Amino acid sequence: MRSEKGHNESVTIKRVAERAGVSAATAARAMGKYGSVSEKTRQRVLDAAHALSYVPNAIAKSMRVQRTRTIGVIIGDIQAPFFSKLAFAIEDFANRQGYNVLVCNTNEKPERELRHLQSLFERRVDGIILSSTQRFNSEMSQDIRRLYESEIPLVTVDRQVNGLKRPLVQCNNLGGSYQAGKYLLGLGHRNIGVIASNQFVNSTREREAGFRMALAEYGLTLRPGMIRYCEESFITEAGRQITKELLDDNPDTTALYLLNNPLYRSAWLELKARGARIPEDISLLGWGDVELAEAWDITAVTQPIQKIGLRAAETLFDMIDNRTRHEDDVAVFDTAIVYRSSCAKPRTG
Amino acid sequence: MRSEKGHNESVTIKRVAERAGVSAATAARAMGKYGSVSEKTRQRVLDAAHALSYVPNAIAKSMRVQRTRTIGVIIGDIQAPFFSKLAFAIEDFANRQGYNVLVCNTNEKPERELRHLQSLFERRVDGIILSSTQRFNSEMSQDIRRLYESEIPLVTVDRQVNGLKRPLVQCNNLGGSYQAGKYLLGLGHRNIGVIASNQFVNSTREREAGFRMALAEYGLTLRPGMIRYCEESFITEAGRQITKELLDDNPDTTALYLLNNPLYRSAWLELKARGARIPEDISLLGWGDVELAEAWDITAVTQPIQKIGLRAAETLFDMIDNRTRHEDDVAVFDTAIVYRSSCAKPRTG
DNA sequence: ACACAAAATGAGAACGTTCTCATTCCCCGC
DNA sequence: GCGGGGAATGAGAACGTTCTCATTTTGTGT
Repeated sequence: MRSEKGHNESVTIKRVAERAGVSAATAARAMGKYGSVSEKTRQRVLDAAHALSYVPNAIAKSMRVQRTRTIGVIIGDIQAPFFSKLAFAIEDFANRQGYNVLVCNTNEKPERELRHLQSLFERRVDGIILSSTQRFNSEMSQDIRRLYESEIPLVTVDRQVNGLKRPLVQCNNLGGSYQAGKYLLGLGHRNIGVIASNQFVNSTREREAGFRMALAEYGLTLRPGMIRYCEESFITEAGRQITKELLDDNPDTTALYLLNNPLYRSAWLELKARGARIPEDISLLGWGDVELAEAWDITAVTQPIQKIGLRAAETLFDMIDNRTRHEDDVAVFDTAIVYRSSCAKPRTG
Repeated sequence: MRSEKGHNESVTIKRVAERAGVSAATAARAMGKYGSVSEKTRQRVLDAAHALSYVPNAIAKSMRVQRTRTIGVIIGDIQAPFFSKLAFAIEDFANRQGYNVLVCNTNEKPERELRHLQSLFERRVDGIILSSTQRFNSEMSQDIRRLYESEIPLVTVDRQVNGLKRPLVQCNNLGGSYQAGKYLLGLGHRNIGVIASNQFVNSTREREAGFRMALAEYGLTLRPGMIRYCEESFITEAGRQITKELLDDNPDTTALYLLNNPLYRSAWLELKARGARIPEDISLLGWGDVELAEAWDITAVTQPIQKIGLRAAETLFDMIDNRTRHEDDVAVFDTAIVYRSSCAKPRTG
């Protein structure tokens, strides 16, 4: 009773049809969900397909129906917890819709983003979710602008692309940072050092602005020298060096506010190295509730990543399925502060 | 000097050819890297393509050349540090070869693995890297066996699929675990509790076996009750409960050995909750050098994930490019112990 | 000026589907 | 028995490439 092997060398719908004694058209109808076929022939076709181990060719199908059931996700680095959670949420949703996901890491390099974008266009993906690496103020190249503004459904996430009329899903960087600032100020801190990596992306800019708003409410401004940017963001040592410089130059600093989550390790190591106790000697507050923050019991601003990913996917699929545009949609999700033990009143009342 | 818009509604190579005043065949030659065209016409074609914003259709190309320049990666959960690092390494390598990667999360569910596999086959990916969820002893379904054993290049990674003649890349679970066991035994521990999640995958089995080997060398065996399995692996609480039970039932336990990295948090929380000091009251050693291990200064067995991913990708592309089989290739990478402060001699000499 | 090889080009098939349109089949009512 | 109508089926085009094969053009040596 063994099914004949029918060497898998390309078993097409035509072969299935042949075996079932019908035309290719009928075979297609039997397996697809359109047109009408008699129950008898449907069964014959299905049997033939099974006997031949028929695997429909999605490429040919895409060719014909002009639809790939594939989306692309362009992110900085899948290893970063933020992006891996985001990608997971998106992939999960897409799967439910019968879609597959091409994951593209840019490593924060604009030229890689361009290459990936180009590639996704060539592959005719049905939609793209993009966390752009474009710098907030630099002129976009003609090439990339052309791709961004093409007809293909595209949702930007986490980082806004200046002047681009496409939906955006992000968290409330401004408000969240304002809230964080108020919290530290409310505890009595007046000399708060700020450290940022990834200086040029919009989200970082917004967080800085939010913090300045909080300061302004207390009649303060962010003294130059009290905010430092670390370009080589992913290298722990660079961030640590920046932290060291800030603290050395400003010995009166009573709190440290980290604008990006790769900085936890940098700051922690430097503080430990100089024997600073947290929060007795210095308070520490970071952006992003990653594992390290929990492990070290650091108070952190947390973002609802799952929701962000879900919303981005929902929006994208609405654009795909219903040909909607959502041109100026901006979905902003609130952040929250996870209070832990790393923040207290400053040493000198 | 603006280029005419040429509404993007499907600008094909035929349109480009038309504009350049040549046939489609010539246009294809001009842009491809085969055949010969005069420099003059090549330039005309390239100009036309640029003016029309021509984006080659990779679907049509795949259809014709029977090759998609896409690979699929099937993993448990991209959110897990191990898998996200693995996926990154693979994607990076694939990119260099001009390939894109479809990332598929199974959430450790065999039925999802099957669905994804089916989907990848339909999409005619050129190859698959698979971290299987198949249980080591369960009978594989006919469906999945058929897919596993199809002609398409497939490399298994991290977890062996029993009886499958396909290349495997993994780390030395047996040796690494043996080494870890010897280390704890060498320190003087004789009552070592072992906790595992993911009981049914091969890698866990091997680690357990390695540890038993080490015990055997000291003339000991693993007392039942001193090893506990946690099925609901990804829930911190479940792992913690298991830990609690083990310690409650065996108060003489002087060291805890964690076979899978999701368990760090579980064990840590439980130990802290019962006021146990590490390593004074109890030593702790875990598998997988994840961030948490570093943050908590826990001694850990570390695996060269990048290398594993790279090797898997290299093998796969060799199979793709050179039609090699590598049927019984097994690449085993050595693990190492990262010594930290969590292990010491047992309380009672 | 002629022959001949090499270079350049074009026509058209093929890849595996889906789906329109036309045709055939079947059943039913009168 | 016949007409009509809906269900079932088949033929064939189209999707956008690449690449083979045949043909035309170009160039070169005598």
